[in-house]
Amino acid sequence: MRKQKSESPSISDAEWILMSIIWDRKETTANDLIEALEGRQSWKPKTIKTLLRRLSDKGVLGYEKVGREYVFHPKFEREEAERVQSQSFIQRIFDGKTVPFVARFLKDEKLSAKEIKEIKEILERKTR
Amino acid sequence: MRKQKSESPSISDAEWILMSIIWDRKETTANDLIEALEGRQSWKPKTIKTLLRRLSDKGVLGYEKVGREYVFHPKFEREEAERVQSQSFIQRIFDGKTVPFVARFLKDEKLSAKEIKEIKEILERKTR
DNA sequence: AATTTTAGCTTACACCTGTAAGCCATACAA
DNA sequence: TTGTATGGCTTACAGGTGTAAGCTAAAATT
Repeated sequence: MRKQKSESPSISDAEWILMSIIWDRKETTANDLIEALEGRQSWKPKTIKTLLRRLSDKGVLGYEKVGREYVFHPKFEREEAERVQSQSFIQRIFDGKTVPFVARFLKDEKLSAKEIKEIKEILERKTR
Repeated sequence: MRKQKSESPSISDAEWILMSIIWDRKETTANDLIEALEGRQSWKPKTIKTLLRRLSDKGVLGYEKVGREYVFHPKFEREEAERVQSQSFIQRIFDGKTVPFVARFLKDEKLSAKEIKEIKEILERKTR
């Protein structure tokens, strides 16, 4: 088994909400985020700052000082983080067994014909 | 949207390991579990008891007293719990978007031809 | 220049989780 | 019957998480 280059640290629920926005924008300041979350998340600005600090403590975010504020940027790609999370989720809940997981999941889910087609195409591509 | 009959409470990592075994056996005592986990998990018996207590506090397990010990049984079906967990995971990480999730997941995963076929069949069944 | 605002830094605090140890009454062994 | 082992019940305790408030120095405003 290939060892993860740099162990991507765990990202909590609240933190993930922030990260999601930061990945979309490539980089952001605390104030960008405060504005972006207005209405969607009833967090006080201080809360957002705390979360940002924790994310950089953990090494999920890096930053440069610009003027008197920090501009944060992700130190991991979203895909990598998603992969790590997915992996550990499936490990946890489905004992690492992929197919049962996907099976259960697809069975429950209402999918449009188009979505079904998309997934099939991915599978085709894997076959070839 | 159909409301969940009884909100299935959150189950932590350690707890899930126990639940997994309990679901397999339908019911168990603390000692069954202690034995079952021997070698696999280096938990002291007391730890397992604590986890069991928490699980019944949360309403994930019920029990009857038999002699002087408790026989625990799950109050939710595994499938329901899996569904709840999967749903909230995908909500969290993929903003509820199914296809991106399955896509990412299948792309990363090494799947055997047989597994691919299985998944395709599930999709077929949904189409019809 | 004096004052107000604001950025980050420090501290807070309760709840959940992982991981148990201690206590106490009762069932079992001698 | 009198220990002793063993259930469950109570307590512990540190680290992570959600959710901030207070403090301080520097920037912005008047």
